Amino acid sequence: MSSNPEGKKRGAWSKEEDILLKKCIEIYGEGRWYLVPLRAGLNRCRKSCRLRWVNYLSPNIKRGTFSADEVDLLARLHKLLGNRWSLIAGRIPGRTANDVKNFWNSHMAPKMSSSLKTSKPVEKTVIIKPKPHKLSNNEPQQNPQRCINVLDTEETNKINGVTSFSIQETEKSLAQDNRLTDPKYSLFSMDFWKSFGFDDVNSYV
DNA sequence: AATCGAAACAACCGCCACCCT
DNA sequence: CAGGGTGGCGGTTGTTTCGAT
Repeated sequence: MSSNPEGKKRGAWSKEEDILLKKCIEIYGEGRWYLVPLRAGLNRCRKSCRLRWVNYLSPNIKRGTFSADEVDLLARLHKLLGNRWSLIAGRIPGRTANDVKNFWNSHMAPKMSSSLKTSKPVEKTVIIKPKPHKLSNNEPQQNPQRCINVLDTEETNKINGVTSFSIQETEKSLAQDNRLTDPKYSLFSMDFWKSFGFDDVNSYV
């Protein structure tokens, strides 16, 4: 076990530390990470606390191996978004950016590189590179949902075929977009992708 | 049973964007 | 407008687990 120059503990988390952190989040909620070590009585830095919660303790996290559907979705999203792990994770329920990144690097990247060596050259694909937005809010800490990445204007326009879109309009359109809530438009369904104009979904894999 | 290498997972680091003063 | 503080991201490294020999 080691500590950093500020004397903060590093390395693997103990069960006791997990319990303290969990209780702290239950009481105060997510956010204000700089206060969490103090509130929880943990000798950890804010980043370590946040990471532990986001990647391991959060109740929304799905553990275990990726299903075939998830792998399929990951492949498509990576094709579209590149190494934007947080964006990709935001569209695979229950998976974190770290999960997705680790899975990609240990399972899929090796396959991709080996297939590149054996297969004929493929045409260059255009990767949409959105910049993550933190939606402006006076109390972002109290409403973590609002901190979820959304597609930025440029990306949204590409997908929707719209020429001009403000952030507010983007936010509004997402709220009204039934593709994000209608069961018909499951992330795993062809309808979902076709609704964004990706007619030949399989070609993106 | 012991050893070693590969795979999988967890955690850290550095950077950047945003917000507030 | 500038600067400091904070949150979040992607890349990388460290550690643990697993399987083969």
